[in-house]
Amino acid sequence: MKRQGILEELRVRGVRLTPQRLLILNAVAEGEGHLGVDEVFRQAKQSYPYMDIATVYRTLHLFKRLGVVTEVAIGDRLHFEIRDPDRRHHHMVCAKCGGAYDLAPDYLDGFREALMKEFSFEPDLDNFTVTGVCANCNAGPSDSPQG
Amino acid sequence: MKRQGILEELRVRGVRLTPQRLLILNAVAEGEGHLGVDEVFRQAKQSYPYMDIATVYRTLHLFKRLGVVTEVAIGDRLHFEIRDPDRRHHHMVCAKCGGAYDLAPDYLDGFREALMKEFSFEPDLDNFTVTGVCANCNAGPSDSPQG
DNA sequence: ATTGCTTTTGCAAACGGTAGCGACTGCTTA
DNA sequence: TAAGCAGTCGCTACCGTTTGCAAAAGCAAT
Repeated sequence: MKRQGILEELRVRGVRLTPQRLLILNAVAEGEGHLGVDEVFRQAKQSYPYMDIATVYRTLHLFKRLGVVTEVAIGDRLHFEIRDPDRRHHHMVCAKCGGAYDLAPDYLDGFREALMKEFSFEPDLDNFTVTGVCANCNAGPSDSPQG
Repeated sequence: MKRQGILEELRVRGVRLTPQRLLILNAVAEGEGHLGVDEVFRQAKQSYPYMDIATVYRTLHLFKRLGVVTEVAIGDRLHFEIRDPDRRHHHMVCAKCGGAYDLAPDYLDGFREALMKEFSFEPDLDNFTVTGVCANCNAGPSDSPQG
């Protein structure tokens, strides 16, 4: 399934699949998009105590560059999720409660087309996140009352 | 004109207009949206050598919170510009050449309305920036050839 | 297997940004 | 004018992230 496909693709692209990288990929996959850098680090370190935080950063950046993972900014924290081209989506993040919601890509189709048509500007919306206030917090603000 | 209006409003809101804050506001205004934190710092320090970088950060955050300045992410750098409610706009930033272009707010009106109508999610698009590849770089990539 | 070359790693130092703290400033009240 | 108080400042220590570098690992050719 998914995991194998990714590994296969990395191999084809000539990316070395070191034990460290596999552990990090695994951690991100298990975390299902909810893990930050430090959590990925701790997770991977459990299996391999020599794991270094710098390696985690380097590897996550590598994976992002390769299109294997996606970075989602939630508040001031970065979360990582496996990128599945068949399940592309954007994210809505509530600035009050910190909740994150997936958003179907077609909500931005019009925007993308307008930019391309009018400015020949090709937007990169893959890692797109829109912040705001979610329905719950708008109704009855729980985090910062009297907002 | 503009500058005076801002000062007046800050005064009314009970915000102290210290020399440091005035220098920082000035630097941002003079920079016309092209200055990063360090440049604002250096600029302000010329007039007042005791200026501290922490004060610059604190003040810029304060101004942002008060709606006086806007933060624009260009690459991994944050730029600051005076926020003029009558001239609201978003930004397009080219990932290749780093160029930044203003974008009329109505390009996102449809998006905003869809989110509010369908999810009761009230997006904060004030500091919105979309990255991508501009017309020039798409035609003849100057920065990273053979992209 | 051995050699030579490239990539990756772990460590440590450096960097950018933030937070704590004591000193100072500018109000308010007397 | 003095005392009290809140807000702000500069300094320093700190935390998360990045970079430099030498050692290790992987790969290709012999």
